[in-house]
Amino acid sequence: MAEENKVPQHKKIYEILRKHILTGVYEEGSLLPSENELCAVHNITRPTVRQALEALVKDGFISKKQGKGSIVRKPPQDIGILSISGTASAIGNDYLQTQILQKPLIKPWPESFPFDLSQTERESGCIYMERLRLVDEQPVFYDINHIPNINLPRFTSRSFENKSLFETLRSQYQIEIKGGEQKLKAVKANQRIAELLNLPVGEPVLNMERKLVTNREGFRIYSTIWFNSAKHSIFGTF
Amino acid sequence: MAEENKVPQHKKIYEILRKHILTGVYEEGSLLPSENELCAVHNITRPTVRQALEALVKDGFISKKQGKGSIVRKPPQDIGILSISGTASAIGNDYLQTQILQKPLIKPWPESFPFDLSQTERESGCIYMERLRLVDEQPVFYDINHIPNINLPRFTSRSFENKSLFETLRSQYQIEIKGGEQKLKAVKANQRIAELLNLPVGEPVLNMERKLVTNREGFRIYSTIWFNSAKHSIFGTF
DNA sequence: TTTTTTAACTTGTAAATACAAGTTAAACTT
DNA sequence: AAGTTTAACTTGTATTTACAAGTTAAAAAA
Repeated sequence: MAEENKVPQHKKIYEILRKHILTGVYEEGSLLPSENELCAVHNITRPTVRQALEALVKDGFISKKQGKGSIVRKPPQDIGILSISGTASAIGNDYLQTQILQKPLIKPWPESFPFDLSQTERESGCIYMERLRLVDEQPVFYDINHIPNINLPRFTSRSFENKSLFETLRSQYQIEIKGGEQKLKAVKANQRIAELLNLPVGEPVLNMERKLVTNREGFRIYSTIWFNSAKHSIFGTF
Repeated sequence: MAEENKVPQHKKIYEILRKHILTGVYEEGSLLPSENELCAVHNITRPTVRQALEALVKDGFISKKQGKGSIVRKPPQDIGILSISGTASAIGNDYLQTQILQKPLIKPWPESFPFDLSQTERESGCIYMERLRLVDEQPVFYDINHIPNINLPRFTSRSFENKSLFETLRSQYQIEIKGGEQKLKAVKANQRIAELLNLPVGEPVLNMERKLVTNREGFRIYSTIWFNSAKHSIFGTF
């Protein structure tokens, strides 16, 4: 009778189906097993299955149609929560390179931080990192991240070269992005940004400030992004 | 016994609560009636109430907390699906002005339209309109809209000066935005855009291409937006 | 053979019920 | 008076059951 009953059933099913979609067990455009089949296979009831499927719809993994079934959608090519759509060549994760400009580093929060922090956040300090992302050897965007240093063992010694920051937080620390807010601007590249993104000074670049809310109470991630939109666009579905 | 039973119960409750939040019946930060109270008032069961509340959470009107209740959030200051956060003065709908540059006009779809259209869409032609939005008398963004001319009686004779396009579609035609995709770029303002947005030619502007999916099958809205981000930002929650 | 009808699927809506788990304030103890 | 416990809330999870509504393919009729 003793099962590891911390995780709700609908969450388990969600994770299983999500994994199967991402690993290609279910192909794009094909149908998921019907709700009743999923009930039988996992020995749960339909409302519970439906709860899992609703979450998959919300996260863009499937779409549903009455009388038809649950259709698998193309898993979004997310980089962080950001997607890139390219004009040069198809962008898969294979084509995306990451340069760590500043390895994860524990330090106090900046004096003039544009968001209000909780006391725990402020006391724990933050983990700081800078990365440059390249497509086809060409720099596309540069990001600065501030993450609260709360209960993240061995975080600073991890490598983020290939694995996404968010995928690491998800798989290693069970931290998921629940939502957030962002502010977008088009600005002229200054000296530093221009050098990093291999652009002339004064060229337009996309600037994005975002605050991401996670499933951990009071654990928020703050990012600043400069994006070279000469050859690529920021792509988003919602 | 004969009720107008086209609309599901959970949808009705959603609409009632949404309206009450938007009109200020429930203030920001306050608690909604508990799920059981809502059950009693509307004579429905808790799963149905919860379905309505989940939709409100998804759309950002409330957040829920176990043991506590449903907390009313600040209704997002949406302009279309876009929000603006200002640096000059607070932006309420009072401060936002709209100039119609091109009144809604029925015409064929452009030859080189960057999206694939369904046959019904192509045959019906599209409704075209251009608007300029101003905050504090200063132009902030310019948008071009393509809407399929399918079952929208009297649409071209409506005024969109004060009422939002999306609010009109929602209240007059029961068309709701279900999602969409968008592409963002930072580009240099050309002659026309510079004039419209009252900027020097070559200044960075935000360019956005979006395709919006609605609750009507095959009914999609296409918009192009140029945004002057000198004094304002595009703000988004997700 | 072609068309129509039917039956067997699918998801959508809704009820009634039960218990778990988090929150809060009142009641009780010390 | 101050701290602790309890009870009465709240939302979260889950089962069971039933029918409505959309889709599809097989069966029946023309």
